[in-house]
Amino acid sequence: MKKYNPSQIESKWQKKWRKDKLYNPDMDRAGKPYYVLMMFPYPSAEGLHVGNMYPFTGTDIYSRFKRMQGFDVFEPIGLDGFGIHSENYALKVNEHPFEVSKRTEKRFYAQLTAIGNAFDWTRTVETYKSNYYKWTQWLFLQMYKKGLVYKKKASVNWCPADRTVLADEQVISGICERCGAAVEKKELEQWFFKITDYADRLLNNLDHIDWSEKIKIAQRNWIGRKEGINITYKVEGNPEKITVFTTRPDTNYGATFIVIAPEYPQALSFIKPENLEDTKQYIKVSKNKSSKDRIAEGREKTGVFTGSYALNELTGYKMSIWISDFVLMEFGTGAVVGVPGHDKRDFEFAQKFSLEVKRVVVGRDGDSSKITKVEQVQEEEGTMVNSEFLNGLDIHEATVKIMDFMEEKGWGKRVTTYHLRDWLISRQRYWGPPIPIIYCEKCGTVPVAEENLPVELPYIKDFRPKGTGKSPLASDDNFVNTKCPKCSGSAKRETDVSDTFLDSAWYFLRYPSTEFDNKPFDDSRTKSWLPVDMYIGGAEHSVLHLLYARFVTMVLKDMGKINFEEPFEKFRAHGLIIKEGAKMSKSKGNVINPDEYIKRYGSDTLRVYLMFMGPFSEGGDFRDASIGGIFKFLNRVWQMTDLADDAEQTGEELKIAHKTIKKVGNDIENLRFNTAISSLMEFLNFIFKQKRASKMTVKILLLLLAPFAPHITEEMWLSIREKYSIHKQSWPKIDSKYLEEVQINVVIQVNGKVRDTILIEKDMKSNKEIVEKLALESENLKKFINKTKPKKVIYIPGKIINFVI
RNA sequence: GCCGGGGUGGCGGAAUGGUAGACGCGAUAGACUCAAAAUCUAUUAAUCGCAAGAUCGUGAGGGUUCGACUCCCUCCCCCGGCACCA
Repeated sequence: MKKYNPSQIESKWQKKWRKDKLYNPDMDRAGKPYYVLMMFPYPSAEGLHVGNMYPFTGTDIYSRFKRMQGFDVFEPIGLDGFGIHSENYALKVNEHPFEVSKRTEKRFYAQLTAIGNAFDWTRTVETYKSNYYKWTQWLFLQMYKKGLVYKKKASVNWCPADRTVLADEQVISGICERCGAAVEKKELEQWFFKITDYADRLLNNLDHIDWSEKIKIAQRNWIGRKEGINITYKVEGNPEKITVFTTRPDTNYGATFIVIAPEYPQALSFIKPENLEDTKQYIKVSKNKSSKDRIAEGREKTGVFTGSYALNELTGYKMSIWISDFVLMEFGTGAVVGVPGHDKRDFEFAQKFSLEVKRVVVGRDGDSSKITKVEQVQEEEGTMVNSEFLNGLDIHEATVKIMDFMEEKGWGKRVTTYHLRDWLISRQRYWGPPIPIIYCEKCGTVPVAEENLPVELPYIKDFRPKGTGKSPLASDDNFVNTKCPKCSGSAKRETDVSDTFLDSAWYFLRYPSTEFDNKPFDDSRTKSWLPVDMYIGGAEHSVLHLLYARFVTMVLKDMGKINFEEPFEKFRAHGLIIKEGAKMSKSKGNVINPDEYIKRYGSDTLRVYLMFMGPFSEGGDFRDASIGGIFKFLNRVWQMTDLADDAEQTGEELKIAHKTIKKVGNDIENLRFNTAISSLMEFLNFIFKQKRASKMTVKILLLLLAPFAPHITEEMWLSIREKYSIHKQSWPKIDSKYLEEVQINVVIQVNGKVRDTILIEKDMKSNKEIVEKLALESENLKKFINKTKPKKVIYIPGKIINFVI
């Protein structure tokens, strides 16, 4: 027997598989299409690290398993190489993104080949190629046609380091998601997608899709649907009224003040002349504050009094009107009603400015005293007091009752608000699809005609972001100056490019149709292959990519272009591989390159090692200390075929083989690769203990291992003179008659403590008397129950007999 | 502060109401070898014991149960996400 030399066999098989198109399903005639997808990588470094390889391996095991189950599996791959991440990398290495993308493409694809995944290499998608982004622009035009695109001057998140605007989803605690710089506010004309029109559908559909629960929760929180009421208050001596949004109108008998956002449009009309200087100054300062400044101030309240009062018609109370930056213009109505007794934030504000605090709710603790400390502020639950007709009601009942009452009186109107905002898609950068819009002096804003797509991204030498609020494309006259599609007069192009998340919001639709140049996706292909059957990716995309992709899919459904509205039937989040407790990143210097390990042990060993580290959904800390154990395991697999003989399978062999078939199949289906591997190890240990095995047993083990270690199993499959390829074989069938034990081990307990075990015949399983009698013969049991008669004997058939004394 | 996931041998982890520590790493002893590596065999939570076996044990405390790593309550700690969202 030759030595196991992975580097020799692995590249040999990779070449052969690709040449034979082993993993390329027949796109038009597949009988059981099954689409497995892992989020495509973005090249923001020279190559992949093992943290990137990890989820691809798990995805591949799943897809190979599905293929063996008889599905026509489609497992495509591509690169999300357009956008700010790749451009920032180009800036870092000081090279033009066109050049960088060529190099990284080659390198990434070479690595993705070396890991041995069953990709269909004839259908790659690169978002930065014009045959792809042409259709990204087409998608923008469809949105435009549907009335879901608008341009608006808005106060937007501006990243001073990346010199571009960011979507709300890309700002994390006031920090740019990409570079970590503090995000500022800037007034700019920007393009938006009306994702808020789909808020309810995006929320409600979550109940019916099979996704990791934590992702669904994150999306629900991000959409942030809230039922409440808009209450309109009259302002003393002023025709203007103030409308506030609240989810807790039940506490309105305790309302003592109103606070409006500094950006509130009618703010000035409430300001009395004697308060003018202070308020103007406050508004100016707070408008310039970045979100980071606001966060740095913590919960310390600031604010100014306008001098005006609003009337609480329930109580006749004159509520002072204040301006404070804790109230956000973007949420609700930009004004809140202050109920300091039952909202911590309102209480802090009232304390700071000595405003009256009224108790209208008594909580479970029964405290009905005056509220003077923040700990007494009852927010969650309780019974109404000091609230006339609401007194004695539970707060939830009171909420309904007062909403009815206010609507009847014409003081308020029920509304639903969302945390979700419209998707800002303009970027003042170079490396992205130009937004296909033309500005004509006569005709105004005109979309580029579909037949004129793509709007090619020109090669601009100085692609650096300018920080002027304009894209580098604005400096290219050849690009900017064009003709109006309507009147043919001279016109100018939009120079912003679209957000990189638009590129990835529809790529899964492109894979089955890559050869069509005249359409983004083919109808019959889409019908048979989509939606994606199994999607795997990182939880960090819970509210970015995954929400946008769902939105785009819904829009295309509504336009009749596709017949489904959820793109991913099943989604599972994978865990992260960390190194020394931190996420792998170049700046931390803890990046592990898979190439070295592949060279030394082979990709089969690395694959099995990564999957054996822990549960796929959890990830783990990469320590190469135990990788040698996996290499040893595969070496034993290599030697195993020498132990094969032509004898029939023994009863013992059949038992463990079928038990393992069941276990491994279940585990792969649930992405529990670590326990699948350990049962394969047990199976192999059994064969080595026997020092022989029937060829059939060896075959089963190879088949079960094939999804995990595709190269070595292919090699061994041939060495036992089976037909190429193991990856075209069916998953072994379970015969449940081998799973039934003839003899069963029953544990004997006394008061729940194990004292002995007995072996009983299968047929005695359900006969309590016999089992009890057999158990009582145990010497060790006798020691513990002495001569006392047990109070009770509990028998769980085939498992445990417990004597209670 | 809120939401989510965790806390089990020296280490990665297994067991989701029924023999805690599967499987792997590491460690110790032995075999082979001039020697080392590789490989093989045995042992390996802790304590007591020659052994049979006993006691104890899954972050802490309490509860439910014949029986709890697993379910319930209170609390501590770690990781991730969100956060002045009315």
